[in-house]
Amino acid sequence: MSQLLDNLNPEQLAAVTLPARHALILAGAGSGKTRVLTTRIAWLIQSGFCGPQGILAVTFTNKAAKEMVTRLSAMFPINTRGMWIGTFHGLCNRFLRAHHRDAGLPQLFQILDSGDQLASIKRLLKTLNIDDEKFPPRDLQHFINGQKEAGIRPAAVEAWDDYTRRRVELYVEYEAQCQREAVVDFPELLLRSYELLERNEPIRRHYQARFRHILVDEFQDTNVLQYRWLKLLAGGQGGEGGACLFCVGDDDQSIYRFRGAEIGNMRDFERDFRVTDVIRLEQNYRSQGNILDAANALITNNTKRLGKNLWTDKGAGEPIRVYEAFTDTDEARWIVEEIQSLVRDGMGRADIALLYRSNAQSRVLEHQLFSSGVPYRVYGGLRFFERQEVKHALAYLRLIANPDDDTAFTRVVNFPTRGIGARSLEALQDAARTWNTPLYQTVPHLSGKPGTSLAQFVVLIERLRQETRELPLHEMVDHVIELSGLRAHYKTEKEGQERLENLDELINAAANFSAEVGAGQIPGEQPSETSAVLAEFLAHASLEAGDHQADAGIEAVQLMTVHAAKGLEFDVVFLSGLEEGLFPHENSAQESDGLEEERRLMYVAVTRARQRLYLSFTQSRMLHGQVRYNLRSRFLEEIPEGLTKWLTPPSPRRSFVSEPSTRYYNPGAGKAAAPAMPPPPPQKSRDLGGLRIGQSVNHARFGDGVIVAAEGSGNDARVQVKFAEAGAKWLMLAMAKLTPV
DNA sequence: GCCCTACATGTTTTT
DNA sequence: CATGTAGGGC
Repeated sequence: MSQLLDNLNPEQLAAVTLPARHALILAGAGSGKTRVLTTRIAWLIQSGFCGPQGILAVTFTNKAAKEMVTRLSAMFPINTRGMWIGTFHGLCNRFLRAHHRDAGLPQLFQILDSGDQLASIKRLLKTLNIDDEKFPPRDLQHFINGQKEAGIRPAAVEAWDDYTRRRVELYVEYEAQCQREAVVDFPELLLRSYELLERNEPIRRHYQARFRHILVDEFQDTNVLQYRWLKLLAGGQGGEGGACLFCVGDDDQSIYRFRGAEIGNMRDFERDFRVTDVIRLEQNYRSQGNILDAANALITNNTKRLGKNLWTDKGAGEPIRVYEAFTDTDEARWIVEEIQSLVRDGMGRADIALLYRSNAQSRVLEHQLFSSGVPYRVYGGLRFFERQEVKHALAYLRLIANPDDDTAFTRVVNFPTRGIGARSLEALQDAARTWNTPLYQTVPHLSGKPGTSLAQFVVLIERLRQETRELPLHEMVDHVIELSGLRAHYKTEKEGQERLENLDELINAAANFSAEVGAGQIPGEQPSETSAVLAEFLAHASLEAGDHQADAGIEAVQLMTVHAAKGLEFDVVFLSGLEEGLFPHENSAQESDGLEEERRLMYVAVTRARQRLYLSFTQSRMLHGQVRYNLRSRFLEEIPEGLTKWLTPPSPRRSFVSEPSTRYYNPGAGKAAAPAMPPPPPQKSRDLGGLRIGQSVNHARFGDGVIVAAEGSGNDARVQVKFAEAGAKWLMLAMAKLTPV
């Protein structure tokens, strides 16, 4: 026990050993948040305040949940299975499976991930003959999820205009379709759970009595519905006999407002539960002083804060290095050279992160890393269970588990192709509407001979179900991949090798999964029904889409967006593209509080670094096929001068373009519809020494070209010339001899 | 049923 | 620029 609390700082100790009251822990970046959470759970149990079954700990990502379980198991021997530790969605899934009847769901309901949901909505619009130009499926998905995440069913939507009323009708239709097909989307998992708890008093009372301590990670990321769910589970506001809510979060790291996170929940929580225990964890164990000072200085520019100041006893450390490049390519080249030099000095590549605001920026960086032969790894992109071949295999499995799943049906009815075209599918869909049956059940109704392709498809699925009934999960998956023709299909495909490997990997995943499920079994107990294991596996596949990329072992430089970097830390961090319009992103200017969210994002980025932080920006950047000239980011100006060291001569924050984000169109590269190129600012024409943009020039080495852009002034004046032979080059006017042609 | 081209469309992302 | 998608043509 004493060991458990060793080495905690006073604030951490206070948080861990708080009496049984509601509490809000404001945990700054790198302040030992996860440690406090897990130690609190261990402390509660070891002190006898509560049994493992009285704990509910909820996180946002599977990774965080797993981390918590791992750390707990390392602290003391405990059966973590008895505890409810998981993601909001994972826990709701568990809850709904346990009470599926009361929730109005079949036991083996399937879970739609966002892709499935979109496909389902598209299909709905098609069957209802609705113009998807007028109702873009993506918008509709966003609308429906937005309502659900606010806890609003169609009947309760406030619709003042025809368009919204129409969307509400579609919301109704969509719900009906999901119910018919026995599928549940992500927000539905939460809303159903919430509604069941709200309406069913015995169940509510049961869980309110069971959970004594509810611990919430990343509380600043909760949405409206998640907070209401927590309130309900905790037994209402400050209610006696309910659970204690222990919410850990950092308002300064709230960067997911765009997907429904409601920072207001933190204030609401304080008010609703009359929280008197607010503990700030401000000692940072990650970064050197200069880095923290920069982060603190930045974030004080935000107005809506609960207030917090990070500190460290590590000393100031190195200055923050700032670099100004001419172009994005130059920036990338410099970063790669710097990385190579760091690696030569013994820095591990995996300890170096390369961060950017948007994914589009990674390409230039990747290109440079690749051509320099520096191993790198990009986070983001498709994950394992989202790959098409894996989704196809899963769709067959879903049909076996639940033939009513029309999304799965349409996905594979003709994949691999078996001669079922749009024509026969339309007929089937019409018939399904007439008979009001799922597609699968509609097939026999069709007035075709039993030998039709559709009938054969049903025979295939029935056969698969029969033949795999007794098989262990991984053999079942193997069998399905084989008999569905998927394996044969990818064997003939030119680039099918990787897909085949992924299908094998799916079989492995199934084997691992059933081994884990089996491990949780009490010896002598009947093994679970294959169908139940299958349903669990499918839920697992939807809820946990897997790692972004598999080869984590390689010593490689880590590339990712700032969002993806949240929660991670690195010895060295390069933050690139610090330009107005890019970071802060131009789209954020329109949203209220958009700039503050961008600044929080910047705060997250800066606090990823342990020892060394590089900030870089460029004078010109190629974006969407156009060269753009941006001012350097205002966030750079918000870092006190004494903390930084400029690797390039500090320049005034001026560009010859007065307005940020002004676009100059590249003659030749631009489209005809592009607005006319703005005239160069008058004071520039002098500095160009008689040259102007659009002028044809000759260079001794590069030959003939056209001036397409210019920047800087006096001795710094540069022009970009697009040469017929040599391509586009930036040239210093003072150096290059350009003669007008 | 498949391939090709024209065209639009470009933040951030987990479950 | 570059990537994805919708729709036409074979």
